[in-house]
Amino acid sequence: MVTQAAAATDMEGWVEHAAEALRRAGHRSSAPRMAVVETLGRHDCVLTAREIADRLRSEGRDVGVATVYRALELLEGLGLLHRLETGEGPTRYEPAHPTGEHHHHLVCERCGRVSPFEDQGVERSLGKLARRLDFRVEGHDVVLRGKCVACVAAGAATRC
Amino acid sequence: MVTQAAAATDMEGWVEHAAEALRRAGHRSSAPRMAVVETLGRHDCVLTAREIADRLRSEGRDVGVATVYRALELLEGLGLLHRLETGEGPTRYEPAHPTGEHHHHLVCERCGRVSPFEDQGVERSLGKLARRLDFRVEGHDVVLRGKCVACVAAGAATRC
DNA sequence: GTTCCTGCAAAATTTTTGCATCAGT
DNA sequence: ACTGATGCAAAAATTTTGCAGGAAC
Repeated sequence: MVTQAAAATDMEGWVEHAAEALRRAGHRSSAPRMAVVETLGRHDCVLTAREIADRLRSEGRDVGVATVYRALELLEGLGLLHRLETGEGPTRYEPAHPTGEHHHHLVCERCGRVSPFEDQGVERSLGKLARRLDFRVEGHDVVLRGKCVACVAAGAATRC
Repeated sequence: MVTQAAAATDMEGWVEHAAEALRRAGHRSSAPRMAVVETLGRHDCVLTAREIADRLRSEGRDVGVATVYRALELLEGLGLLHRLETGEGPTRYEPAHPTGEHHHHLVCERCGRVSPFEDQGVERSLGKLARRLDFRVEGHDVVLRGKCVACVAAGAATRC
């Protein structure tokens, strides 16, 4: 079954989970760091480092770009974030839920929009595959490239 | 020379295929451009733009970095290349075979090594999924992240 | 009071672009 | 010849790093 992005996976919960994981790993819950965590938690979709910094600035909570990058690096190292490279633009990040629940992405090659999808069939196939490989699989990313409906409709004439 | 059938699957064949596709699309087979194509064709595995430029320089065939990037962009646009972003380091490229045959990648998060794999089960699942999505799927990438056997062994010894 | 973290700015990387010149068709 | 492609070098875009000062524990 194809579900439209498990939107309601409690993001509030993820923020708390992240704070707890940071604490347990001996890291401080500083204001700038938590600002990054909260920004990620408020948007279940992918965000770039710049987007996070910009959103924080527009909220009046200025956080240096370097701090954003350092926070992202730390969070990813703790398995709290998933990193997504679309081949267009900078790296994007999104919360990784402790349940292991996750989604993958559709990337429109025309307008660059990224949208999530889930599919149990693909997950099952990847699970079976992982057991057969001579490699310790710890995660996977699936990116479907193509054109979103809006861009298909727009055709090659206009931009999305 | 290889036969037509074999040409579709080998790298020699891919170089010819690429040259033909360029010509048919109205592009010139200039020496620098073909040098990039040949370098990609000689290495079935992924290469970065810098690696291509470096290999060419060490062969005495100097090609400017800009030309390498422009060639890669053109080839990717013609569907002759697959682009791979591992999350570590620059974008990598590899030949896309006209048969549609393709593989995916295992990326070791410890040593950064990238190795290919194929799996029909995953391909089938993705095919079925593509038919159900409200999106025109034109391609897909699957990346399995984890640790290669060498790094698992090293990690066991040194507490990775 | 330590020690880790932040912000700034500079540097390192990767990729793109402008433009005069050159080469493929 | 015509037109696209190249090379250089400068710029843009993204990410990393050094270091002095500041905040969390």
